[in-house]
Amino acid sequence: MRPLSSVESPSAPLARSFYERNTVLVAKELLGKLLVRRFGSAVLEGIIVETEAYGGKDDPASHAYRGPTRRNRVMYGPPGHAYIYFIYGMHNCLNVKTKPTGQGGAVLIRAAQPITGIEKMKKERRTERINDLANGPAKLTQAFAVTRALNGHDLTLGRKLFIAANAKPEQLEIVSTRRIGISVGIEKPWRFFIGGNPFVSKQ
DNA sequence: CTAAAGATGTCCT
DNA sequence: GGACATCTTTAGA
Repeated sequence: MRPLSSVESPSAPLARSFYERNTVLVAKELLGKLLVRRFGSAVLEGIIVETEAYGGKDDPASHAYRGPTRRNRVMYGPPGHAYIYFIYGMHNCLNVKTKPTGQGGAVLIRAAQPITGIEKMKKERRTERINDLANGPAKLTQAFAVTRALNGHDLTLGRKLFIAANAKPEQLEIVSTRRIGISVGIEKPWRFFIGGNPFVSKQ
């Protein structure tokens, strides 16, 4: 019998050991998990419904492909940290670092189903359409107020940004396809989403 | 130093 | 289905 003090609360952050594994496996297992963002007095939560795995020197589509640089250094740092990059002159994208320190790997969080703080997300996104709040990597960071200021943030601390197990897990139908928006490494089926979920970017 | 592409979203036709 | 916004990073001269 475990003592009460060790029982995890519903919103306890996933441990570092969850992230320190095969990147494709982590990408699949992140589906159905709860993304939590706290800032000021606001709490924003959403269920992760779409991810993509990006490897290291084995994956030409990955920012980590050519080894560590200033931009991608988080992809070679410790697992369980947020890798947030700026793209197309205006968008931020949120990844979670996988694999042990020194090995490249991260999972791009592409879409989430809004659960908590929906009104706040509507303001951040400047739209009333719930299906349009976080059904894409840059929409998601905008809805959750995630910017490069959080690059390198430790996701295991349960503070400004973290991921938790779903309090009501369901049996999921996981669909895999080619990754979106890349020009190399397109043959790898490393995009994963929850089949039939209306908050996925593209079926 | 210069140039070109980029893990995208939005608006237009 | 296509143009375009907008700027950082990286590769190459």
